[in-house]
Amino acid sequence: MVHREAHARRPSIHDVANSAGVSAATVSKVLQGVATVKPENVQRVFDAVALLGYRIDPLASDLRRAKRRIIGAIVPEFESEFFGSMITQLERLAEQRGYALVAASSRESEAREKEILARMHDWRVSGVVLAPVRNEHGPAAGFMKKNGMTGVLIDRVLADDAFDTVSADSVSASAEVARELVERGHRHILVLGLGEQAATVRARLESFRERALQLAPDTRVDVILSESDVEPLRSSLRDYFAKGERPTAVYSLFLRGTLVALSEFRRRGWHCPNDISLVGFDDAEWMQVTWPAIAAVVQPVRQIAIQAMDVLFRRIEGGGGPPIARLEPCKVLMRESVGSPGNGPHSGGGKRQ
Amino acid sequence: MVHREAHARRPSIHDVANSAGVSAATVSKVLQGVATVKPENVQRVFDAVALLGYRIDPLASDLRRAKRRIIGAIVPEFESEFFGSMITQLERLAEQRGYALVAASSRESEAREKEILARMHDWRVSGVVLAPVRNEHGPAAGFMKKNGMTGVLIDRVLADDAFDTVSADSVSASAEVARELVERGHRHILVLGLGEQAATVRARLESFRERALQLAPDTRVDVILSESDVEPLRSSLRDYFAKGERPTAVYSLFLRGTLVALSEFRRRGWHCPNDISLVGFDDAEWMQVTWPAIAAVVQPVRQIAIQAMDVLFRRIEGGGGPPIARLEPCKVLMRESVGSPGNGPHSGGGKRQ
DNA sequence: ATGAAAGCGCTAACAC
DNA sequence: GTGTTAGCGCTTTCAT
Repeated sequence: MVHREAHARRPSIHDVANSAGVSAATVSKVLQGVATVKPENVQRVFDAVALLGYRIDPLASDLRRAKRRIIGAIVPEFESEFFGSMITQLERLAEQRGYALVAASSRESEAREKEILARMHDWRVSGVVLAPVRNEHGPAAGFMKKNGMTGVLIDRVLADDAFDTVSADSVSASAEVARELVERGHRHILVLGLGEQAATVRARLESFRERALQLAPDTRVDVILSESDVEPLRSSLRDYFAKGERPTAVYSLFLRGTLVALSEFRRRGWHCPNDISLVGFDDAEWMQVTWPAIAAVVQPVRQIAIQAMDVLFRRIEGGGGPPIARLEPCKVLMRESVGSPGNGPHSGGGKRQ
Repeated sequence: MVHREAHARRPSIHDVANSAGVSAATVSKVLQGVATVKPENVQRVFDAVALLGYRIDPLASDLRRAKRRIIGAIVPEFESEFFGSMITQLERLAEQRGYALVAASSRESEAREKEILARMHDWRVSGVVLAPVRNEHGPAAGFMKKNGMTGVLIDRVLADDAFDTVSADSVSASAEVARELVERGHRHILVLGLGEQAATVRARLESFRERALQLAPDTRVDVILSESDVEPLRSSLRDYFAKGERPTAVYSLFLRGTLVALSEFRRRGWHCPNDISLVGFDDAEWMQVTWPAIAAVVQPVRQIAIQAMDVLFRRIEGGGGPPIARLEPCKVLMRESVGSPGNGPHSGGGKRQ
């Protein structure tokens, strides 16, 4: 019986070669599945591998091959369901192709985003899936281009002339939300957004407004945008309500906005949908179990991940052609937080509780 | 002007050496901060580095040093706020010490957990932070021990004789929840749990029951445990209520249980806290903004991460001694979902709406 | 069919 | 102080 001590050096390919009575080159061939090795030796190698518990060091292997089977993924935060499941999906897809996924959080900082990208470049990753903090024109994208990295931009991006992009079709979804609200009779709607993501948020907003006005020209669409943080949004919203504004519905263009809206409703004693209706962009597990359930636009996380990895690997394998811009359709789930204005027992807006 | 083409090979240490007119060894020394290099050459090296945009290949560097500055982190899922911020914290702490964090999700599978661990072993990570799917006795922990990996177990663990452990003091927290509920007059309380995590869940449960009975011996504590999945819990709970059981409070030992409880309350038209009180183990952002806000035990994520990394690096640097078992205190936040039985307008339990 | 030799990018010993 | 040499663990010519 051969017993390796727990802390002994891990067996290298040479240990296997010795044990099998062949050269390291032969071991390598067997392990790569090269067919030109005598069956007997193949057997001896496998036996030695099993005996020693040998496993290839993937990093050393990659070093020699001058190609690392690593995909980098960068997201603005790990804390949200959306990016959490995005990473889960990307990990799954990378592993399916024999790559490891290395994920990192930019923590909503463009500066950090670029640093992480530089680190991934240092690691010589084969490709990167980047969910930029702001949009496709940030310093990180510039870094990628300048250094000839191959990568795909997802989520907070529009079409780009330098990179493939994949994102949720939030523009169509926003139009659909507009239709749902207007059809229910809402004519005064407040839209909440975070301005930093500029183009994407603006696109959602315009799409929403356009459809609403098209269906009912007398619709009033108010907008509160906060530049970068969510707290200013909260105070703007508070001021807005304090002025006496009483929209019958709120559409929040991002998840935290939905939370802010909910908490401000609470603060004023308003209940959905009787006092006000609410729809949020981005779904979350809890939205279906609270009372009332919150209507939401569900992003196709899985589809985005699949398409992103698909195009990424095409590029990695040398596929050429102009950048692709994919848009994956969302689902709009009208839950109980949405009703018709004037139908609730509390409409007219007196405070409650 | 020297312009590198975007796709040119990245400069190696030899390119820098040539450009600076010194040897690769000298470049290495300068970059490692070895003081015994002539200032003039230091300057030449830095100039060459800047000129070529050179950066060390950390993986090649680690290969030679026979020590990879990589920490592995394994969590059961990326989708939750808890593990999401855990990873964020761990990443921050690892980077602080010049290590990269490589995170992976075991997707609640012990088999996969072990595979990931094997992969991290292949990568020769310096250490691992493992949040096991089930507990400290799983195959993954066995693998770590057998292979002499250095690691710390967190979250779903009790003290262990092979590894350092860090987790939330959910036992004390559960006793505190018991006190809060009993003091408010609750004498019939239902506890919801997931049995898979065995020891930890049992410990919370026992601690809760013990304190409740100690404070009020006539307290009735019902328990619904589901073995592994959350759906069976839902049906058990549904049956339980269908039988006519009417506890005045529910304590869920895990987040999804809280969601299940909420949705079953909704199904029956019960509202918190008037019809029933609810406390959940594990806090989430949305719990403060829904109406009513949900009472929760807040886990000290940050503290757990800090302590875990602290002890992990002590081991990595060769620190000996017996395994440490750290327990970090939780906060119990009694929000509006908790009231006193019999005080609400709807007590007595008629269905509503 | 196989192994010796070279080398991926880097660092550590050890001469000088 | 600095360069030469050797080698981390692996793969890949290229002779044989």
